[in-house]
Amino acid sequence: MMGLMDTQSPWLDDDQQDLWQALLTVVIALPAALDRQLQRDAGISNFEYGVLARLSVADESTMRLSDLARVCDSTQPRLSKAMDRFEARDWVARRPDPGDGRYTLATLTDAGRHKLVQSAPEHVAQVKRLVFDPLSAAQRRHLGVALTRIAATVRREVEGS
Amino acid sequence: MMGLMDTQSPWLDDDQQDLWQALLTVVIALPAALDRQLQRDAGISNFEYGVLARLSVADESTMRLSDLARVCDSTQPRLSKAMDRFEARDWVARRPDPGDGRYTLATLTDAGRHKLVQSAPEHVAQVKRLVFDPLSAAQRRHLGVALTRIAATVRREVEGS
DNA sequence: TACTTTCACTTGCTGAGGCAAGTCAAAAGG
DNA sequence: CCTTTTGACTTGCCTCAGCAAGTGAAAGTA
Repeated sequence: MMGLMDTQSPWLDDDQQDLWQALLTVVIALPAALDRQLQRDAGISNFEYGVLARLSVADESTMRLSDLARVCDSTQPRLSKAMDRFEARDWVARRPDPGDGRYTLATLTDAGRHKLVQSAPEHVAQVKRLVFDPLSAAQRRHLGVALTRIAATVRREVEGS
Repeated sequence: MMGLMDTQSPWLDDDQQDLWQALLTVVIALPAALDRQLQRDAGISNFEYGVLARLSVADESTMRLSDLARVCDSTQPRLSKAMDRFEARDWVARRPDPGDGRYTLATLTDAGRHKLVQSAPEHVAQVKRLVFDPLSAAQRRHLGVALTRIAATVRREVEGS
């Protein structure tokens, strides 16, 4: 199996295999590790933390649900149900967009911001331990470049198909 | 917020934020994109594909469940239930390890190997499109190095804690 | 104005995964 | 030997996510 033809052969060559295995481990085990830490220390998932964090940096702590879903790489039902959970705990308030009744605006409440701030330190520390600490500055740069390209490709796949 | 202290500050600096956002998109949206393709074309998940693929390259197409779980970054219950599904479709056979009755051996059947071979081309093409095509050879190398380090750290976290 | 289309969001149903508890086999200790 | 401990695997309960179908608001069209 000489990996001469690159995008045509239906298999990966050895170098590609190694990269692919490492990427699989990262996409499977890293979210699991983050979920365990956040669930244990804060009772929320990594996904839920990301939603709260993204809302917290939005103008007025408010976003349309559809925009929030896109930047959080979420489907609409998934976000809708997360919002149900958030509203039940008074971390987020939903209301129709006054300018266009089809949209719904989500706003982070003070309690929601408090929850985020309280959960952040241990979570950020975990991210640093697992992702940043093992890498040199140059490796972080390279990783950022490569992941940004892959992320853009995946996003294009999700949207335009 | 000058990001001078690295592992101590409870926040990420701007460069770290960019890398972290790209990594989040990859770990969330990439598995989702792979799952969609495999579910649509083969009726299995990315995780299930990985299990079958790993078994297929094992000696005698056979592994202990605990070893298989480790290399697939799976918990034991998760793998156990995947095996229930595989056995129901006759893709895998389980039997007690003759040498030590505590272990269970899983063997890929001919039907299971057939399923894998049949699913591989489109899946591998998807992986190449989303992960390899957007990168130059040098970028792939750098990505492999960084991901391998992160993967090792995450694995250590899972096992030894 | 009425009808259709489009779009944002929600709901119902089903399947998968996590955790904690249970089962069973082998080893360890008395 | 018998008991206790360890370790591998499975089971039950619950939550969460995906999909497809449903609702309701705005825009386009006759």
